[in-house]
Amino acid sequence: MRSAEFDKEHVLRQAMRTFMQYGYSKTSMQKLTEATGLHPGSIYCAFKNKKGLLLASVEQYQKDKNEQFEQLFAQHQNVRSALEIFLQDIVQPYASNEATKVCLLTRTLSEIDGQDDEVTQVLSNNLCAFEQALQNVLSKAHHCGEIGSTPSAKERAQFLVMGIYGLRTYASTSNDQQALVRLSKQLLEHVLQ
Amino acid sequence: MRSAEFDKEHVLRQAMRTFMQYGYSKTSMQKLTEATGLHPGSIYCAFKNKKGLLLASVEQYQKDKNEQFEQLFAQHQNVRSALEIFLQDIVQPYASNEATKVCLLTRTLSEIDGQDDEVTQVLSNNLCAFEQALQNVLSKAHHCGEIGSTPSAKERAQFLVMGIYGLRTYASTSNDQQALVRLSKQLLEHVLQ
DNA sequence: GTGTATCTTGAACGTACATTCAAAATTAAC
DNA sequence: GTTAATTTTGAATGTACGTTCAAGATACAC
Repeated sequence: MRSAEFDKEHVLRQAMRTFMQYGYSKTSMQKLTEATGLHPGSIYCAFKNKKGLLLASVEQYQKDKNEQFEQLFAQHQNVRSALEIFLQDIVQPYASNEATKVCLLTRTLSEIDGQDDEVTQVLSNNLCAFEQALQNVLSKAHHCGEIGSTPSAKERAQFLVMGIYGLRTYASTSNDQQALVRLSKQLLEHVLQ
Repeated sequence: MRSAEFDKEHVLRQAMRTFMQYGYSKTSMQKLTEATGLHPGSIYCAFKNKKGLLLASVEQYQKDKNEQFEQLFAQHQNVRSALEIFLQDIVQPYASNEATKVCLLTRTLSEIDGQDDEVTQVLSNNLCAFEQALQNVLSKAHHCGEIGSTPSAKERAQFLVMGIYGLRTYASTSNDQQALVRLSKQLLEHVLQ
């Protein structure tokens, strides 16, 4: 017997950071060995191959993001102020030069689209779950009397998700941080109106 | 003397279609030779290298899109009905299985981000010009009395561009064509309100 | 018709990549 | 301390890629 020596969560976080920074195909195994500190053989032993490491990273990513999400909305009484911070956290990184700007899910989906059904499916499911989480939150906001019944929580969630995708793409084309902040506020107003 | 034998516009349209379908790095020179009918040497003679062909394709893409845009807005008296068709044309392809779904500019920018300053600059400039074109149209709408003066044409254009980016990304994650149509209408109402 | 400049052809080259594997190192059990 | 099981190591492998180039084909000028 002998157990693995590396910290799996740490390895996956380093891997996801690398995938986010370079994209899937431009993330070479060499970059991954450097980022994770693991040798090729260890990666293949633990995750089967590069795609396996991506899928494991995606899983970890979703787990981390979910925890953040739950925590944020548990901390706030009203949905509006939680969503304000949520959107702010999305826009914020674009002011600095962090590698964590982009969303691993959408970035990878855009790159892989139509080339690998398994990965596409996993990413779609995760993004779908994200929309569902937002819908639940908006549903709660309705029951708390924060927002009306039309548009429905589902329709509001869809518009919000679309807006978030748009915000991220817009941010990658522009350095106008003020505009980003304005757009995110405008988006929130529209969704909660 | 001897002039080139291929139709440059046709070659570039085939190339851009391939880049859109597979993304830049997954578009091999072999795929490009098959798509364009040109041999490797001819491509390198005419466009220097793969990146040169991408840049030429982007230029052609922007030229084509611009002509469509000008024509569409010249055909309609009021801006609203032109924008309705414009958004419809964006959402439409996602119902079918066309390779022309995605935007060559945003797809390539997302993939190449931070890896090639020249390409990034060209793509950013083109996307900026796209926003400016929308701003001009919205400015015209204001002068024609279709919309008010606040938010400004610039702010409206930014929100619309964000929405279009979001629509495209959302479309790549969902098969709900009805939702897409609803989102595009909701977006337009918000922008023209 | 001849010459010449230019384009076309596609095989060949070097490189970078994902992956494999056998040997070495490490751990845990008894 | 010895053994057995598992992981770590990193060089080696095969493949796919972007690119080059020299030979051949073609069109124009005179």
